Amino acid sequence: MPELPEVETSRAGIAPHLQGQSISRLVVRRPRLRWPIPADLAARLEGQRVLAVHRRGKYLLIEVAAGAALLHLGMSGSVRILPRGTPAGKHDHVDLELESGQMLRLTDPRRFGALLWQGADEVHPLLASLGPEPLSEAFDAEYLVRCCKGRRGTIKALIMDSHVVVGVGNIYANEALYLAGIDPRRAAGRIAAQRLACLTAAIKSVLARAIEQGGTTLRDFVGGDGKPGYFAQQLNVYGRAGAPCPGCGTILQEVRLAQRSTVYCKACQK
DNA sequence: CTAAGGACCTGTCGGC
DNA sequence: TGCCGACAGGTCCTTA
Repeated sequence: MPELPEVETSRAGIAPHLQGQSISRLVVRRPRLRWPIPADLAARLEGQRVLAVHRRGKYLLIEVAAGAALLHLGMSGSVRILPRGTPAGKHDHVDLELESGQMLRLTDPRRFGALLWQGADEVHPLLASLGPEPLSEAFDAEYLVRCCKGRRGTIKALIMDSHVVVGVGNIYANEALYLAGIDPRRAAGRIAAQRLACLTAAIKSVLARAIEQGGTTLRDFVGGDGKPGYFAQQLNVYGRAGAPCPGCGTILQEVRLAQRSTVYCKACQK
């Protein structure tokens, strides 16, 4: 479910409910996610006050004085604020209970998500090698050009690589390449710098707009406050194979790149 | 080092 | 109606 806009929407939804609250209890119902939830996580969090809820890439960081709980939503994860004591369903893994009487509940049917611990003076290995935030100044045309230099793999795979830039998943990679007029199958190292500058701008613009709209509603996605996102209405290519290109009317093509569904307009994207 | 493919899970949908 | 395979928002790890 979640790409960067969905994770940011979740962060904004849950942060006001968590910030400043003391954690009264961590209930781990099903510890098996992508990696097991650390057995000592409850002891680290209970009694601590939440200082802030930050986001790095697609990770949420629930920060307390001693460190942070790292939360990744994987493909199917979601978080919700609920009254404490709400009956748990089959895929509800964890409840973070707060003194307010509310709790943060993590649900993740496919279990590709993760809940880990990072001490205050360390950077978790999973975060250590991440690329820049796409909406930051560090991610600019010059940087992307440098990343593409000599790369023979496809441009789509490159922008989806979290070591290059974080937060660009399959939906927004398709959309950004459409906006920039670049064929997703092109070798990254064979695209002119000026066109990569367009792509940089397209990535920023599509992500920023999606965040404004509260993310993209796909199947069961809801943000932290339970409101669905509205970006789906603005998708140009993702999920539209066989339909006409919004720009020129040519039928949109679908191919598989790196095992991911890839939709593009053969007339508009070169 | 790069690039490609498999792996991890469950739910849903379309086709027969 | 029922079963079976294909596919889904991610990304780490292994292999070549």
